[in-house]
Amino acid sequence: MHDIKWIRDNPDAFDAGLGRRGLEAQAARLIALDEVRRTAIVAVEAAQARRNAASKEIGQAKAKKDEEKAAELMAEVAKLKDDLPRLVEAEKAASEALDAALAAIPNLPADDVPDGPDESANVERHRFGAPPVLAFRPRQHFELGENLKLMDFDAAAKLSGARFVVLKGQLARLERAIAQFFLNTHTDEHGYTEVAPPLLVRDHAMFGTAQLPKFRDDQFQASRIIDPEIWHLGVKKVTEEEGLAGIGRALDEMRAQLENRDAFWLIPTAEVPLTNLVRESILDEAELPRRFTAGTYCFRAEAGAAGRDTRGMIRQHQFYKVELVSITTPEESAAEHERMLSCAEEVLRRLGLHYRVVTLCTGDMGFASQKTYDIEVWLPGQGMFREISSCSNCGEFQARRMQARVRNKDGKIRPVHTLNGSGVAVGRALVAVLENYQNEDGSITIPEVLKPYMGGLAKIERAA
RNA sequence: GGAGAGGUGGCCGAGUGGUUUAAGGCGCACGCCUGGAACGCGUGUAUAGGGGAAACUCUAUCGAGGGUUCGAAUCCCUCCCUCUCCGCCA
Repeated sequence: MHDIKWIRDNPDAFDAGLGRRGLEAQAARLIALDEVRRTAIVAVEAAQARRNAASKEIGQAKAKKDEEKAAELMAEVAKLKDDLPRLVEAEKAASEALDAALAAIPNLPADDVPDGPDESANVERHRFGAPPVLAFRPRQHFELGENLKLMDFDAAAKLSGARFVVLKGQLARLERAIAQFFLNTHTDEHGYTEVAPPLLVRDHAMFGTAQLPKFRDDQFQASRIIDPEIWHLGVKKVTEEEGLAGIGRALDEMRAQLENRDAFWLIPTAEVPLTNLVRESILDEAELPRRFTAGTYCFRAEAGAAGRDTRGMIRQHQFYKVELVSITTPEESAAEHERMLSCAEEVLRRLGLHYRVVTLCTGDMGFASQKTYDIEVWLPGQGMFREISSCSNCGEFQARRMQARVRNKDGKIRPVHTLNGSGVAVGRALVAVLENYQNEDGSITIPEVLKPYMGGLAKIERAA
């Protein structure tokens, strides 16, 4: 969410930033909406101020037993009250129009983000390691997993349809081992506080991190079934009001109850609960940075992505991910971003995986981000690099949506900066381990760092 | 799910329609006092938005949203949350 005051003062810079994302200029339109809003506020507040003053005078007149003056003032206020609802309505509509417009505009790219239309313009920053030397044709992870009889897409389809998987035996354990290894490293060595958050969240949390309103279609929703009591209440209302006029309102109320009380969203990433931990709060500067990590399942509908990566575990409706979130001051966020990237890289280094880091160009960045690094891991079976982590600095963009602020020593209050990154995606890390540590006979060598988590197991072999 | 009690500033807590411009206390900041401290005294101490060059000022916010009223922390309605007991459940 952008600061309309900043846009008012820097319309050209704002439009230039949108232009780098390939979007049209918006400043003039937003400023016009803001003018309408402020004019409406002035009208409402003038009426309210007069009403308050007159009401106070009425109280004083009554105390002095001056009934004549009181009646006079009451007549004046009564006239004001005719106008007030209309003025309030206009102000509300104007504010909502501005907020809705602002909520749909993405963050501006940082100055040092490369310009470009899509992922082809991303810039490689550095690489680690080298592809494993395999003296045979490397297989893809699903060939390996299915051959081991420990990865079952058909069974998952019977339960849940496409884009789910059932892992069994040592492969199920391997996923757990990878997650444990990541979480232990980030908590014990990188200073992150482990959090076990809710996986179901309300609208406002999804709005805070900017999955809503724009990416509604990518999310799964969890609702209770329609409560018969609500229908009963609705019917009762209509009956009591004895007319069709009641039906519309009753339906509205029922819909409001269903949407507000029963709708949860399944988190698409732990970024949502972790970042929202600081929502609606004013933190002391000395408390920052705050660093959170969580291992959670993530749920994505990804309606628009049908057809890509239909085979295997790369793109699933449900996957496990270890997430990193940092809350910092504006001054520290750029350095924190580098630190977060290196924390995510570290776990891949220890797994001995070959990867590269790319800086996303303006056209490939997410909605809330002002700068993003992707880590892409080498998959021998696919013969290409695939995203396994994405580390973003969101600046104050999410903080404004959540009202998350920091108070410095002088008492000045500003939005915090929020950062999030995968540290890293566990499902894809499992894929990477399978493809990089495969042997010609289809078995999988367990990387050294994971052995303690696998009960000392050295190799996963086909189940008997 | 049932029954009951609650939700007021950073914290505690008073407040049943108009001198409440949210009392009082604690905490915190600054000043006075002191050799230095404690005590004591004094002053200040929310957030968001609007207007203004500024000083300053106005509006909103007492869990949320509606309603009644000239005027609501206070009365009415709906919802959310917390606590206690019971039931159910992992």
